[in-house]
Amino acid sequence: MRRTRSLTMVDIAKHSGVAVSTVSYALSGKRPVSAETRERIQQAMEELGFRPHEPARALRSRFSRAISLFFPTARDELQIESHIILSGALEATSEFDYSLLVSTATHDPSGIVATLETGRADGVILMEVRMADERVDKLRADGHPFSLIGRCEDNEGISYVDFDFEDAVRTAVHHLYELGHRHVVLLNRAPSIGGVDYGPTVRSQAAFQSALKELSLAGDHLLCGTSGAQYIEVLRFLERAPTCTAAVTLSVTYAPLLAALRDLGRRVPEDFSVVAIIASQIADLVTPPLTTIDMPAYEMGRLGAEILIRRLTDDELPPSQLLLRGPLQVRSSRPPPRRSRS
Amino acid sequence: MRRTRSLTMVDIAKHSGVAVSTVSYALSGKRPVSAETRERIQQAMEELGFRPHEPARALRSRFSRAISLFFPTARDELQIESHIILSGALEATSEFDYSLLVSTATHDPSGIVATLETGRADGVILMEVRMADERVDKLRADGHPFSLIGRCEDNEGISYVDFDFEDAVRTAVHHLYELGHRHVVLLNRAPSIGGVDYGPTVRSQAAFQSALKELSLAGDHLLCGTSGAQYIEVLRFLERAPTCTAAVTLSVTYAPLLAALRDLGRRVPEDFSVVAIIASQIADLVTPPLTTIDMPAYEMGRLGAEILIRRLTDDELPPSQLLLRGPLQVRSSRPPPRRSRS
DNA sequence: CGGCGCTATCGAAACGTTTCGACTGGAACA
DNA sequence: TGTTCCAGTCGAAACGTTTCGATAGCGCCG
Repeated sequence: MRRTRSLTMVDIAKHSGVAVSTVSYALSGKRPVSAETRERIQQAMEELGFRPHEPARALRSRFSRAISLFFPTARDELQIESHIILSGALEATSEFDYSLLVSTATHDPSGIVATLETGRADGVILMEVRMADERVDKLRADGHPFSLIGRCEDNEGISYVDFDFEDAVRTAVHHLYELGHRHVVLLNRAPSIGGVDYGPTVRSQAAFQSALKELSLAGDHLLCGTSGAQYIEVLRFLERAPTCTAAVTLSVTYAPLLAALRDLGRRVPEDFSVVAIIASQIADLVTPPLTTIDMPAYEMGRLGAEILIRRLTDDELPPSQLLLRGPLQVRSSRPPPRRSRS
Repeated sequence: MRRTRSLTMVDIAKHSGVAVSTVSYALSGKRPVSAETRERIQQAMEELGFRPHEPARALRSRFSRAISLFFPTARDELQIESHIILSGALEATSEFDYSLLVSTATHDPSGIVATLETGRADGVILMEVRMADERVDKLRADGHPFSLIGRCEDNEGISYVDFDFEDAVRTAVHHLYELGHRHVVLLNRAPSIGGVDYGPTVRSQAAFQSALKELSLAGDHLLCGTSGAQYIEVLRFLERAPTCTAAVTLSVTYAPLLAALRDLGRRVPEDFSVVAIIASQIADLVTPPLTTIDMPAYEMGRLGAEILIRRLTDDELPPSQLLLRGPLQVRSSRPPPRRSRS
């Protein structure tokens, strides 16, 4: 079966009595082809079941019509948001009739540049972007097309989609303040994810500190992985800080928190309130239903791919910079328990 | 910058004073090249920063060195296992120095065949396989290389990696039986995922029924999505069946169950035991810690890609059929509460 | 010392597209 | 009636590899 030489445009051309170039033009529309001829060609293609050979196209035209998403892969720690972003990117990519290549993200830029320079992809999407990111510097310096899920400190000329973590944290803290909480903890992602300079971590912390100051609140900041052991740390903290009645959690850091609270016999939301900054698809799985600020991960993936592809197809297009916000959905946050103030 | 004509083997050949074909052979090793010449070529390549052009390679050699994973995409319902599987496949793919293309899974086979016939990928991985799956039939009929995450009814000549859901369900039910439970419910995935004929669903149900019979247990079978509304159904069931003290859950169906139990004031595990058949990465996020049977999703993805690529590189290799089992990890399952038997 | 079999190399022909320049025949214009 | 223009088509030259057949040089055997 498979060893039958596959059909080429030459076959289609012969079968419909035109030149190969005419077949090509009929397919691409880059030059006019009479309705009658196009019809004949189309019919021949369907009859014979022709599919243009992609590598040949790519070789000649210098465009692969593919983009590559550099994906942070980790065997054990689940980066759920990244996965949802990937789904979104996949949707957009296939809508634009592009292919999506997924590559393993590395810290250094050489693999990324290789993907571009070998002609495997026309552009790349980067995730887990740091405030200062050498991958970005390199791509920018070389003039390669790319877009970011996330953003750097300096985003001059760069296309990105990011979630406004600063706004989210501010909103969360204000919400808790208004409920009456006076001591709040921020569970931020550990540097094992994205590194020390990881944008969301840095920005969340800054926004947290400034909100505390503004509202004259007591607050603590915990860096927190999701591995089982990490929950001990949270537990210790809660024991040490009995006045702390609420938390803002980023991504899946809600998990060790809920585990620790349960082991301390503190109920959510009666004894402790949580605002989780997290994608809705994950929040839906959590019991009790948490108050959340929805991080629209799917949309971010969609847009990240879209703004990249648009720029690929239109040289003139200026970079898009999108900063998304998520709604606060109040579910199980409550005023703090009345304490015996004696 | 980017408009500088990129380097080709011709440049390398000139620069090191050999023929283009020699450069190619030095790179591929398909014919002997003297150590000295190879050295010179290598040096030239590094000096100039040469990267072979992938589409050209693919065009001439008829191999893209890419595989495509057909990924079931859904905006709202999170198919977490699929994502973990993808990660695993990515790891294996990059280890073998292949590229991973991700495409949106469709019910009909034409898109899959297109990916192969346009030369974008050398083989494909299919997920969410049904007992009778027309995609599989088509690929097999056409003699295309592929592997399955999952399996069909008839797997003659097919490479697959599957999880042994039958064993897992049997193990789970026996575990609960031994703890003393006498009425158990199986929360199976709704047909919105994978369709009516979805392998894991069908096999789990069959194994459940046979375990019930074997142990003379009362049992119920619920098809259960993860959307918020679905939890009502679970709640209704629990109210209707007060003697039911334990559940076996597949994938994320634990979520509506935990929510319903909480709203009924029934504690896990004191009042109700759960055995979740689920990937450990997800189980780690759940409070209370559930007794699980670990579905090794990452490993499945790894192996699925590996057995496909191995067959691609070695025509003689017979298909691999792997059926994985997961360990039972007892965490929060308990004997049923003593009921007033009056 | 003629011939054989290696190893290492070369040149040229693919692979299946896209794209460029050139060429038609007829419509539109003066 | 001649010129200009345009839609539609053709042929051929790329694109950057891989691969095939040929050959040069060399050691070795008989």
